[in-house]
Amino acid sequence: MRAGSPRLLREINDRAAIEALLRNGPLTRAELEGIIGLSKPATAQLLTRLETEGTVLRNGLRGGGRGPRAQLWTVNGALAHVAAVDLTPDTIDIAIADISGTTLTEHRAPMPKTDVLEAFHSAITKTAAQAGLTPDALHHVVVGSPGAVDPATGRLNYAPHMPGWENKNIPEELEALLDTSVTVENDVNLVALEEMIAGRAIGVKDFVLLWPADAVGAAVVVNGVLLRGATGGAGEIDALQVPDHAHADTGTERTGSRYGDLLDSTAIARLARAHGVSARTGRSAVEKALSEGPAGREFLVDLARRIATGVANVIAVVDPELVLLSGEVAQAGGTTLADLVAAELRHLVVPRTPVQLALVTGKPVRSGALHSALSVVREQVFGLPAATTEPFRGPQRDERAAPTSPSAR
Amino acid sequence: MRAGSPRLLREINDRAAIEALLRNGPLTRAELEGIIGLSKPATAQLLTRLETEGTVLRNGLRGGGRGPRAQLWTVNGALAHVAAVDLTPDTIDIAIADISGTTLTEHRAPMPKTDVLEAFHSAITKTAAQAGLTPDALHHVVVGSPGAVDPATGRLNYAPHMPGWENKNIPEELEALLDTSVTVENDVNLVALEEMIAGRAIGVKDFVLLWPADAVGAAVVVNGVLLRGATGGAGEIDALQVPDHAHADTGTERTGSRYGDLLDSTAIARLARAHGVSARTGRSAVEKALSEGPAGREFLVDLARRIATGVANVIAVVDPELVLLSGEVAQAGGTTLADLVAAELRHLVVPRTPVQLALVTGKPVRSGALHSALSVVREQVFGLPAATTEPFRGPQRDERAAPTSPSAR
DNA sequence: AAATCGTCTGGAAAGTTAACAGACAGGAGT
DNA sequence: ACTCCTGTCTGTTAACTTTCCAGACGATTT
Repeated sequence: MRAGSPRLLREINDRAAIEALLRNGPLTRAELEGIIGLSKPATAQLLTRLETEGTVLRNGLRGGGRGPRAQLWTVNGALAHVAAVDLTPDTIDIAIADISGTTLTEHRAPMPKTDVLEAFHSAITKTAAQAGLTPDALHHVVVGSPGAVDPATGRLNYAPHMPGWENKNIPEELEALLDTSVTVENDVNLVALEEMIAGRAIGVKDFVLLWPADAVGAAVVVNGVLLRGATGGAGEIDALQVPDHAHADTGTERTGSRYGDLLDSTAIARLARAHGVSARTGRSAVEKALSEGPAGREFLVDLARRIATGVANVIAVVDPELVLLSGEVAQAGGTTLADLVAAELRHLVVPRTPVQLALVTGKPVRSGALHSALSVVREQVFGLPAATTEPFRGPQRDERAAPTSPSAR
Repeated sequence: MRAGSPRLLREINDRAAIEALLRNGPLTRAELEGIIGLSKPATAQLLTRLETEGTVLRNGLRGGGRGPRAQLWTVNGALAHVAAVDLTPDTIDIAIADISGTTLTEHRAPMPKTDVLEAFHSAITKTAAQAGLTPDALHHVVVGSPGAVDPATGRLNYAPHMPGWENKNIPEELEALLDTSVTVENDVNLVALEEMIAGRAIGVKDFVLLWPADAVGAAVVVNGVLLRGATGGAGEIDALQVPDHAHADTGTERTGSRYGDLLDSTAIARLARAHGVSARTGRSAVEKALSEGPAGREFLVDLARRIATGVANVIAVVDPELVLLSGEVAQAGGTTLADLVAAELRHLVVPRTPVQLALVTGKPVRSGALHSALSVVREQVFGLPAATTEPFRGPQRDERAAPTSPSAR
């Protein structure tokens, strides 16, 4: 820790003001006073200074009450722009926002089987053009993708579904392509981020989000911060060796199978058939089972047993407050499946960790990427701490501090 | 984030000065200037103010160079005292230190089978008396113990070896007994803390310490902070369901055994016998195997296979930078065993996490408890952040900033 | 008339730069 | 070998800067 002169105070107070403006939308000076705790003259001076710097803008007036109309202030969004990309083997989905968090444009394109880089580049360029920008004018780009980038080598591991991306320093290639700074982040991690900001994990400091799919992934949040791991591989539980606890025999190696092999679509469909539920995909198997009856129920219990073995391992290691299930199979299973998993867990581990469904709606990967990019840029531009414990939650008019006693500290 | 007046600046600077004095032992004013970055008059004024408050003390003079002898300053140790307790089923080991970190007294007593609380109380009272204190004059006590306290209920879980402690709010009982604040911390966690401060994990932000023993425990450190878990159960991998990958058959349930059952002393001895190495305890089996030859080698490889399966699970979830092995079996196995575990891991997980032996010497649990207690008290008394990223490392004369240009910032 | 907005004035708290008096070590001069 | 000077370091004091706060004042709107 280092000491500081009055200059440090100014930096602290500027940051506090900018954070308050970002979080609570346009504010009058009096409201800002109430939030950051400065006096009237100090706040006024701060705002005029930030205005001449170009950091904040006047943004209309607020009338209604007694007295003159109050000036509203916002952060100058044009200071920096970010792009968020959801990259799947099928499509590429892009959004561009300014530093204030307002989305400017969106764009969606199919992913070709060849020349992924070229498609990526042209899609970004197109989207940027819609916002009146060139790609290099973007201050940061976050790409959500399956797999995980090893921060040391830049290689994308755990991503067999991304052909042609092996043995390359992916972030470096993308940075060279766009002439901007680029981060590649695991898609499940971004979903977890979004759940933390706007989903079921608001205010939860330690949780795990499980995504059973053709590549089982998990995101681990510890102390409100995403755990990425030394090689980016935290939560990559697809390769976990677990026994198959399902009662029905589907010919799996009982002494220990890859967790992912027990939960991919065909394995789930096979398990369903062993219970007399015929379906072609995991999702339809679960949907059918829910509508059927006792036989379907038996299948769901067995599926919950499989899911629970992996979750039990994770709980034994990190003991989270909450386990969230996401992905189409889990969503199809609904609270019924979540409750079954929770019940199975009680046989396997000591903590009675609640299991819930994720509250993902819309495009969680892309929104998560957007929030991640905003966090990076706000740190760069404003010096705001990147991993804010209280994440940005968008404008919250109702929650702002009452400006009753502006001088109270 | 909130803004602040000049008063905030003073708090920040005071904390910086106190932290520097705690970390770097007695300092002259000029040295302190160099560390915290204040000017000469401000530092001098700060010190005299802290002196009249009773926070710091004059501590001799430093001569030798040109000019007058410089005044040395230290934190006033008498401001607060802490106790650290290593509580095992056999013995109770106590140390008392003041807030500056200097140990005042030590005491060791056998643990009776009955009336554990009474024994605890009298041992603490005795030790405190040696330091001229009464138990309630201790500002905080940290007890290192097997098992983990659930912060919600106060119950000690995962500790079958502590008879009579079930279904009680242990910290509450101990606090009532001593009339002080008491924390009960998992012993392996404290060992990990000590490794982070003075062992092999210095500067390592993310690591896992595995303690194979009759109750296998692990400590998980994420971002330089011990992970305790929502119910205190993080790292309690004894109950992990893992397949037994050992080649020799010892009659274990191949479809999944408790990890702990594969690694307790008798299980290890049994595995050794299956390889023709006869020994009564796990430790002696490993020692014998190391001195023997090919047969011993085969046993060690099989043991490493068993250890690696659990470690692989942990790596898949948190992907640490480093895995440390500790405990008497691991210590007996030495780097040979650590290397074998690392080799086995490469078959099981993607990250090539290094596996090393812990560097524990002396009394790691008790020292860890002491550092933990100091951290708590320093937060209470000085407002220093509890989880300092850079932990206290004791006096470091050589590392102090050169006071060449005191005004440079 | 009452409340509220924005601005202005004077003052308090914290730190910085600069200068000064005194103390000590080491080398130059006798 | 002794004395004395010089350079460096310690600690203090004084004047100035930066930042914020409390209170007052006119203007504006209901």
